[in-house]
Amino acid sequence: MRTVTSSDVARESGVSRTTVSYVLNDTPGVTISDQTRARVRASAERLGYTPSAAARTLRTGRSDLVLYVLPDWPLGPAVDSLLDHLAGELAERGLSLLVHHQRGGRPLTDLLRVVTPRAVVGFTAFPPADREAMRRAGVQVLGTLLDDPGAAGMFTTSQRGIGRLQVRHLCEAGHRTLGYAAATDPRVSQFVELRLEGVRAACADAGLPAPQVIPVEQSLDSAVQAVRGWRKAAAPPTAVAAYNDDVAIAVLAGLRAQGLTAPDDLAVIGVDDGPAAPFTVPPLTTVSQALDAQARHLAGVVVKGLQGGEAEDLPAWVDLLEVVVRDSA
Amino acid sequence: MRTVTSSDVARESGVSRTTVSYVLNDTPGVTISDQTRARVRASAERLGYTPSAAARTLRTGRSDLVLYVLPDWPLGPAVDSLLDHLAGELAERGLSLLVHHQRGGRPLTDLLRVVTPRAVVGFTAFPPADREAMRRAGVQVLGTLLDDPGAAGMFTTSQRGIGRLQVRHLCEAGHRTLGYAAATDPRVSQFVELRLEGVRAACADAGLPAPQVIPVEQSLDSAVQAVRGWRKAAAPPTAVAAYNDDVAIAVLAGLRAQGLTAPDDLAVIGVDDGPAAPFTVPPLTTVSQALDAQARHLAGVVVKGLQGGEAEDLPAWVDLLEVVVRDSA
DNA sequence: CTGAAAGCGCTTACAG
DNA sequence: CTGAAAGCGCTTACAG
Repeated sequence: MRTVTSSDVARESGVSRTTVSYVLNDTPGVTISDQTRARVRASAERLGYTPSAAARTLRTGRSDLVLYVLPDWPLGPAVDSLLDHLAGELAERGLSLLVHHQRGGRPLTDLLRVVTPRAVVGFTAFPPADREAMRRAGVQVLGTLLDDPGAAGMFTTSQRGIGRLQVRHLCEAGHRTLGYAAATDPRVSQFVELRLEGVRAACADAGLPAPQVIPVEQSLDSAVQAVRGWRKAAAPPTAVAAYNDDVAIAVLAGLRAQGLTAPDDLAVIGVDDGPAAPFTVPPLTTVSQALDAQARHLAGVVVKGLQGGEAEDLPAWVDLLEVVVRDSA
Repeated sequence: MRTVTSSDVARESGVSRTTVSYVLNDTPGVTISDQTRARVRASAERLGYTPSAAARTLRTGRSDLVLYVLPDWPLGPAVDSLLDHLAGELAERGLSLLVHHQRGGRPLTDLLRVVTPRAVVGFTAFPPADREAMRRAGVQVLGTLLDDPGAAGMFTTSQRGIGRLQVRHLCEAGHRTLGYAAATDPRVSQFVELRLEGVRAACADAGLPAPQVIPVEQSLDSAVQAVRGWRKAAAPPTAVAAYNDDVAIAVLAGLRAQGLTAPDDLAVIGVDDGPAAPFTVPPLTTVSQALDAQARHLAGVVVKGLQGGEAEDLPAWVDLLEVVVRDSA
């Protein structure tokens, strides 16, 4: 089955391919009778004509595709809304968003053999080799959601800020000795490190001892062990900051299993404010990332970047982190 | 900054573009001295040459891109692993996977203006107009994860089967009057309907009265109302099947808030076996979808479809649903 | 064994 | 107001 091309439409409607192109693209500055326009549109419709993306991209030298590169670890529902928002914002500007789930460390250049995006937006920082390859292929490299001091003018949110905020809340509640419940999934280790750095820095700033870090797996056993670990420490922490809600929920279960309760025996604070947070026992205090607002901001940054804006023109980043206070801490 | 083309590489290495193409694509059946090959590769490397995806696609008439179209509602972490797996499987065959989050109901044809995929895989069924447009653009339409009786030979998992399985488990535990806790998010209504259909059908088959459906939002208030609703019904259900774990978790909280407990006052069964399920109070009985295995299967179907396999050749679908029994039902 | 040439389907100066 | 022609960068018969 041969694909329908603009020549077919031209023949059908008795005009040249030039005219077909003008009509279908609403090219400004050309005067074509309404009658002709209607005829062309009707033919295109009847034949089911879809212009070739490859030919258009090759000819114009630019595509209307923006690629969002996601890491290969689990991201949680918040990222979906970020994507939705970004896609909507880009669509208004005639751009389409496609997402690449980075997998197995295959270099990004493999992807460039398959698509020619106008720009690539990163959730995490790109390796220098990839960045250079994209630049050379004429692709704009647009940003990252991770702390990335090396990437000037890029979009960054503060993983460290999340850790700091957890400590601040715990301090304000009177805690002076803290523990940290780390996640064990190797795919998120980068984030664990960054958040933990924030926790350590905030402890140091506040004159508290360094947090006692215990990794906890998603099992009751592991959580019970972790709770025991903290309680039999030389200076047992009175509160624990968890990598995220999932880890916090496990710790909560570990406490209950030993007849202990939060926050009296051990306060617990999570990160994400996910769907289960209001319903844990006790309800979970957690850091909300306000990803909706972040998404709006990211969209702005991307759009501005696409218009050739420089680092200085980019809207300043507002940190939208917020502690949702419930009962666990 | 001009983009590097194969002409540049040819000039650098003193050969024709033909030879560059042969070398860089490892075209079989041509004999080129190792020395020449090395020279071409070195030039390409030095210049940072990335072949134009657009030109290659235009010329060969086929691309190595597979598009996975996801709906715009929240999908949960299981889908990530499905995507990862599919991407890996496709990569082994030289194909790249890109994901499109369907947004705001914009027609898929808009996407075809931007990319030329070899095939499009759907998570849900495509509207007939889109399907036809893709077919005409020469794109293979490859499947859907949703019950879709109209789509012969497509990949489908059984949303209805999930509902049936919940009922079977509840029946085996001795329950004879059931309730259903529906989700309210309009984006998942399609799934709610399908799962509920399965619940209804299974109830009818078992000679049980129709389930009493109450929508529950992700708030304690709504959950409390729902629990009251079931308890003051003419024939109060002794067990509730929930749309998913999130809804089940809310119902559990609604019970606790009234001093009731599962399963004695009301048994509760979820769907997903998400990270919080083992840690709820009481631990949640839920249906696991074994998405890893499903992903492997989907990958097989897609690959077979790409090779031109017909419906009959496709591997038979094995339902991998399974009840993870904990305490709540 | 290697190169000149055609052509994929489009857009866009340019000529009429 | 509309059309003929060039050319985007590649691959691949075909000729030498």
